[in-house]
Amino acid sequence: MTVGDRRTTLADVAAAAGVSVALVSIVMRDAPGASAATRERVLEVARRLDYQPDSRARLLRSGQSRLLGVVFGVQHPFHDDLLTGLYDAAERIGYELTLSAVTPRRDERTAISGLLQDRCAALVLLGPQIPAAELATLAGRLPVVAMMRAVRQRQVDVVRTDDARGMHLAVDHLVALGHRNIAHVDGGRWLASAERRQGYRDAMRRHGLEAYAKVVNGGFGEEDGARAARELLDDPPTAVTVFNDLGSTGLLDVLRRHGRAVPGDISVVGYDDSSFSRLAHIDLTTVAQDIETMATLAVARAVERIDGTRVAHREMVIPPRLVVRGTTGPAPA
Amino acid sequence: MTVGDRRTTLADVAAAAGVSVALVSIVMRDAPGASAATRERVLEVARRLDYQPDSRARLLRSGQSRLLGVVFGVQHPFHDDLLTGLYDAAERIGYELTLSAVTPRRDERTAISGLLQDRCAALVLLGPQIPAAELATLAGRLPVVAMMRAVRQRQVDVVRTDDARGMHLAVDHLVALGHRNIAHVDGGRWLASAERRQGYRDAMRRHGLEAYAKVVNGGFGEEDGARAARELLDDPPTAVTVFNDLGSTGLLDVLRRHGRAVPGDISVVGYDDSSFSRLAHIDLTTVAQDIETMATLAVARAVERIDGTRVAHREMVIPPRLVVRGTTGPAPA
DNA sequence: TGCGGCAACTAGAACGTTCTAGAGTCGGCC
DNA sequence: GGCCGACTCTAGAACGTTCTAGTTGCCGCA
Repeated sequence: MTVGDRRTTLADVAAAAGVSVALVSIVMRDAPGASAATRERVLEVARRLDYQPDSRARLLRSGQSRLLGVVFGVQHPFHDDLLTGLYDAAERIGYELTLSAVTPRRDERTAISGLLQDRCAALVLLGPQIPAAELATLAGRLPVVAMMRAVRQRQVDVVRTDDARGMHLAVDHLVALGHRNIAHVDGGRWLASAERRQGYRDAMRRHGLEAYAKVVNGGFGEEDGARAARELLDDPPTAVTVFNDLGSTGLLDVLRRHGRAVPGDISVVGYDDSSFSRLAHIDLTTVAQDIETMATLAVARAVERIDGTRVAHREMVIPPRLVVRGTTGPAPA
Repeated sequence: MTVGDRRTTLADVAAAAGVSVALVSIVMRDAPGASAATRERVLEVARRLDYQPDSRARLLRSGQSRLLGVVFGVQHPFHDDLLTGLYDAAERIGYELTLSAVTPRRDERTAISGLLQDRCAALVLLGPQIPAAELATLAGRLPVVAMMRAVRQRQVDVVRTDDARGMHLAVDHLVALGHRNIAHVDGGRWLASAERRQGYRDAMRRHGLEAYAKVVNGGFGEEDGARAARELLDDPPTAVTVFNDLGSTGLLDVLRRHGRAVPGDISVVGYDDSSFSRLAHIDLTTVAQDIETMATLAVARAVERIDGTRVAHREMVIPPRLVVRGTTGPAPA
């Protein structure tokens, strides 16, 4: 009740149960070395005193912390889904997660340094923006897994989506619907932009449509998509693939305001399967990353590194899948 | 480089600098008791050895952890915004934040228990769903601040939005546009639902429109809004206030699919100012909670409790504001 | 000369765990 | 009867900090 009153410790439980501190520790950890009878009794006392282990002391002593640090971005709805997957994977394997967020006013370096002080055993970074060299240095200190970003340095493990393949899926889908004049709005200087753009180009070539290939400058945000849409309206294609869902919504809005029917006149494919893309209102056909698999692999990889079997660097590239919704349809005759 | 190599500790720095561990500690904490010269020298060595303080050991020893535990929900885009504000507020006041997420498969109790083990000094819960009695018990162990939820128990501090007032703003806005036949789609069993519903009723009465007051069963999700819309189409009002933004989008979609123009035929007001409500495509008029103020107050309150001045229980109710966008317009003639 | 006081520094005990090493106790087997 | 092994349990040292209570050395002042 009083704010100042100390928390109950192993020593308190030990005293109340009339045994040694070490024994209580054994019982709490579910380690061998205690009789069933005492085990029962100690647990009872612990429950009565409302004992909660002190993870700081625990980790401090036992050296290896079963603790994974995760850096995520608050403005990324997609990261929330990933967190869910990471929690699942970590729990299955007996690890804890500790989170550190990147916000508009809290940068990645700050987020990472917080985790370092918490002495987590490894870092999982969601779409890190810091230079690859910096990632490499970091990886010299503890295992680092980068998600959704390609990193060449061999110290850093990578789990990401096969973005080229994602664009192939999108283009294949559109071609199957009879489209030939398919444009692409790219992500500008954003990280995965180059690979998606290249994937689009390859896909077009594979279908013998390089003559129609057309890339418009875009970006990360909704307004970037809107700008690209205005540019496209001069000589509109029958279909557009967009760097991400956010850009797609901007594009969709401008198209519709200019009287173009979607998908009647123009079909649109986004990227990410963001939660809002599922809204009935937007109902966007989009490329979905396999969140569950990615999360599982990232955690597994981090743990392998922690366990110290000197594993080879590996980049894990996960195939995405296409989610067909209401913004794509047959090409106009 | 090798995975197993220990991290550098105070002792390492002390040895390298030729001083005692205690002195290095003093320097690192920026505490008085070291000459400028040694201070400089020690810092230099620390930097060279890439020393990072071990927050676990630090907190373990110094008892009071300047650490606030925050429980948030991943499926709530609104919580992300709040996190941003909380980080800002905590940093201003010299506290750290440690996050624990509630996911579809990780419940609130698990999230909270994780934070308890981390021995944070206080808990900030975003829209907690657990029973009030449980919150009260928890508050017996450490300061607890509940956000966006009314709690009667006096041990628990509360920071929330004046939801009744939010509904007044919405109704006032619609009435000023000439609407009289204004319906409300509520949040079903969701927490803040009752207060918003009551706020709507009061506002209607205040305008002498109780004859038009009509509450339709809704819920938290998009499909709940869609269902409510279908129900409303039998005898459509000229305006609707909805429990939250998600429900609004479902409602909007059904209305438009049935050929109703928004805001031409029907105006719609949401609640939350979710990030997607700002999308040009949705462009929803909505009630925005004052995130920055709420975050600042929550952190301040937690710290007051920690600092132990036995403060009186206080419920802080923050006025929201109306964000007028494109889904509201003059009532049809 | 002696002493008080201050600034700079240090030794060693905490904090709450886990872990290693060993001390009892008991039953069984030669 | 003595010894071994298995099973319980315990004492005490870690872990990397912070904090308390010093110990120096030096200056100024009576």
